[in-house]
Amino acid sequence: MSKDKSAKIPTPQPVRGTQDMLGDFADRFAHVVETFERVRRLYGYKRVEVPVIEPTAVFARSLGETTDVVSKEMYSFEDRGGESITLRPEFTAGIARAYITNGWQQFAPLKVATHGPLFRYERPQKGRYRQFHQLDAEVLGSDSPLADAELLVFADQLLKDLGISEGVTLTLNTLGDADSREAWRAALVEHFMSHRGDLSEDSLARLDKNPLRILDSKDPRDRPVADSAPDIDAYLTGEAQDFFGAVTSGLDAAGVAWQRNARLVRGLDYYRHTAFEFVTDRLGAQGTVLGGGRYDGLIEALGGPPTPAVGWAAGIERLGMLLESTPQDFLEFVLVPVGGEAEMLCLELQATLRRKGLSCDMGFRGNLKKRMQRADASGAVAAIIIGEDEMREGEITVRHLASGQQARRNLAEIRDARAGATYTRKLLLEGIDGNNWSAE
RNA sequence: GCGAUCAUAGCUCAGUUGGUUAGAGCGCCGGUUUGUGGUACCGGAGGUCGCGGGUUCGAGCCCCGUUGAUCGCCCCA
Repeated sequence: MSKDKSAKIPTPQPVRGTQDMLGDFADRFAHVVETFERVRRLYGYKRVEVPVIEPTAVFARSLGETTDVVSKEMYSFEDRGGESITLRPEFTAGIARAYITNGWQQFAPLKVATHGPLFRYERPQKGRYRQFHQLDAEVLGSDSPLADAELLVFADQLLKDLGISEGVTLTLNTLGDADSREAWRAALVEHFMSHRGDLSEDSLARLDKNPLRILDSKDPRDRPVADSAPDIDAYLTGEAQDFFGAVTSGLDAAGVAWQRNARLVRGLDYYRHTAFEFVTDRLGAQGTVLGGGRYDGLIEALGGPPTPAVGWAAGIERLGMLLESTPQDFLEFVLVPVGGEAEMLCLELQATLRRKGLSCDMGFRGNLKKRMQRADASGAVAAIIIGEDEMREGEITVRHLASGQQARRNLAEIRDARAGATYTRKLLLEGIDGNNWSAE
């Protein structure tokens, strides 16, 4: 409020690609997380917490040193001891590291779930921030296709309970076991090499680095070559086919709809067998709302024992954008004191109601009119008005804001410690809110 | 890392070919109503037009630089 503008202190800018949330966006975010936490308990997935920072090697090894993902797109820095630290760009590698270093093999098969912030050093664009947030579920130490199936049923129920399964499709593919995958990869490279003259410059570069990625190139010049490339099916071993069949049978048994997408790939070598994405047509280019797969090679790549594992992750912000309506926090009651003495009484009553389990609030300042305005704007069910008249008679005035009806109540009855939340609510609202309380 | 677009009040935005004192809606504060919200009317506060330089008699508008944002490319674990 200083008038001396020359002395103005410059406000630091937020870090690029980070965001602050309040109101609608924050409510959506919280609703997604709460729903996830509820569903994850239904499936017996234990809550796990892992660090936000890890030695860079955790992610560098899991992602493969060759990719420029590691060199260019991780949020890495040196700490004061000179060690290279990375802000986690995903959950899976950190959980895999924790599995090894804590000896969680003893709990295998281990079903865990977590959520929190992740970081990638990328140029921000629509739906892609440097700090973003994901839900994550993993099953470690199980080579059963039933684990894949259960994980997918979990994901399916999450999306349904969030009310965003409309227009969302589960697309599924298998990358086979290590042998299948190698044979297919060799066939793909051969196919692309023989058509290299028709490929875009980008895809020619991919041919060396990551040939599988050519399959979902956006460049129209690549489409004919990519579309005519061989599917993995011809290269699947019998075991790989059986595994995939067991996953899809499990989905059918649980009543989860799915679609085969033979073009769905994972670039990294440790992925095996199942790869999946829940995709929507409602978000433009970024159509994936939840994705994952089986990564039987990862824990070994981190120096652990050969351990099969499967998991998925989903962007919280993206799920929040898809929510039909905004679930809002609202207060049941707003206390409105008239005069300084009433303020203390309201403070006491407010604490009493809250201890009973009724949500309520009270403004810090303003006259009656102002406080009523705020009460109305807050979306509260009713205002509780206490002034000199009420105090003299040991009563309070309850005004139902939607109907405008109000009534006097006996303060002692409301305060009575024997009355719980439900009964107290009835005492306050009966007769003025239009509900038939006697039916309770 | 590359490209395009943009930056005016707390928010969303107008601002003519460069020309007086930069506007609107919403929000905020106050009043009409000293114990009653939503509607209405009246009034008020709030801006170095992102920042720095240049051209000009004169710049919110034109030029250069810079910072930031948005959208796309690369990448997508």
